[in-house]
Amino acid sequence: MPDPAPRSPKAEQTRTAIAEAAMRLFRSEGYDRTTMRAIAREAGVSVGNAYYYFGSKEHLIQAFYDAIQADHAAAAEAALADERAFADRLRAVLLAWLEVARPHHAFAGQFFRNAADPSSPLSPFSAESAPAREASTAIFEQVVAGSDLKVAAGLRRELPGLLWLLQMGLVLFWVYDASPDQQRSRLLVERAVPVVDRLARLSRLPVVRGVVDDVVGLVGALRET
Amino acid sequence: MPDPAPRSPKAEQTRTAIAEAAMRLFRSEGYDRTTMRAIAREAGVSVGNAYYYFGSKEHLIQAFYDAIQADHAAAAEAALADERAFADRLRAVLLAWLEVARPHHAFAGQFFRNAADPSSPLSPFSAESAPAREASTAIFEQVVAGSDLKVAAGLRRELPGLLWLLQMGLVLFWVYDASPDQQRSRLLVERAVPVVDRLARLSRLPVVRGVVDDVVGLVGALRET
DNA sequence: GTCTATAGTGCGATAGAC
DNA sequence: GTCTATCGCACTATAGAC
Repeated sequence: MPDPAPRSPKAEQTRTAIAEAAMRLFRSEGYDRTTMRAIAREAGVSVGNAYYYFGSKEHLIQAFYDAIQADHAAAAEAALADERAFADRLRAVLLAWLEVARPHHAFAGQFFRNAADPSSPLSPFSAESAPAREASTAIFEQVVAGSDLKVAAGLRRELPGLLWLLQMGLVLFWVYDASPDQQRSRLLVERAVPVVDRLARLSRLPVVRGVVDDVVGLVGALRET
Repeated sequence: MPDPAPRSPKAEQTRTAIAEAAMRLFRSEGYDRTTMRAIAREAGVSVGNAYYYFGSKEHLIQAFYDAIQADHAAAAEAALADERAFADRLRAVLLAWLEVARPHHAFAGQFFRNAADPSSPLSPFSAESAPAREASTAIFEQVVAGSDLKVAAGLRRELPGLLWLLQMGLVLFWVYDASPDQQRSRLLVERAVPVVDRLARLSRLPVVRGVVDDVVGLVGALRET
């Protein structure tokens, strides 16, 4: 979260007023049905001023994004304090995300549409998202580091990144999850975590080593290219 | 590809004129920069008429989508005729998709953004996409059926669906692939296919059976819910 | 640098006449 | 089925106030 531009307190106040107004309206009306005019009105500023602080309606999503990220980091840390076993730690972190994100599920799809655009700064793979991506990966580094898990060295290095990818998969599933209260997403976590746990532990088995090396090599090759 | 509505020849003609005009303009100008007004003009109809046939600009993408699907099915069939080994068959089918999709990479991202919306009929998981999804899964059924691969029975049943999911992952990667001529996507195929091959063959090993059963159970549980 | 007010552009989508 | 006219929106432009 770089904040190199020292903004005046007044500017900061206006900025957050706009962001918070947007959040309120997004939550109550949904993204698409919230107009920039309404956001400006709700924040008590002019439309031009809203555009002065946020380059586009999309940019207002970033604030939301960051809030969820921060909430998840806090929730994950709290949850990790109680768990030692790798599977329990992973489950706790993933379920914490579902919990944090739950209130936003209704309009997450509308956000997601923007995030999916490869040219959008909101894309989880974009350069602008690098800080959020690293913060998230750091959580998974904690999941592994504080656990009893022993895996092959090559895999150990890639594991946090792979778990971040797993979480992206969960997010994708969750966005499409129309079940009441997103039960299916929780079911996915409950059943996928043991699989990951077993796979990770199997990684040291001689027969399995070949595949693991392939996967690690694959990830490495893609990183270099 | 159901076409149960018997449309009048004239209507059919207008409809395809609009769809083809859209394709031409999408290809030359990109999706976002092509306006409905321009499409209507190019097709020689009014804007209102274009909307009479296609509920939204998004709906015009479907034609594109279907064309790629059909091309891939044909290319895959041709490629499969030459290959026996599972890994070779899988590689051939995935590379065929990259080849078919290659000319469209530049604006695929703009399409993708719409496809990512869970409420969009273009979403690969939507009910409207079911025919395309099944057609695509059928290709992977062929990949497995015509090969030398032997896997556990439970996995065998789920394999085509899982391979379809793998291809969705490839599509995702490809959309974000900014390397020249999408080299990285081809690299991904070349290196991921052996992993899948080895994993599938390992599935019959006693130690690995537990994980495989977990995965199969997971997929089954999600399907039921 | 921060902000207002207003007018305007171009777009996706729609209404309603024919 | 097809049209013209129009709506509401994101976003821009401008001119100026503090």
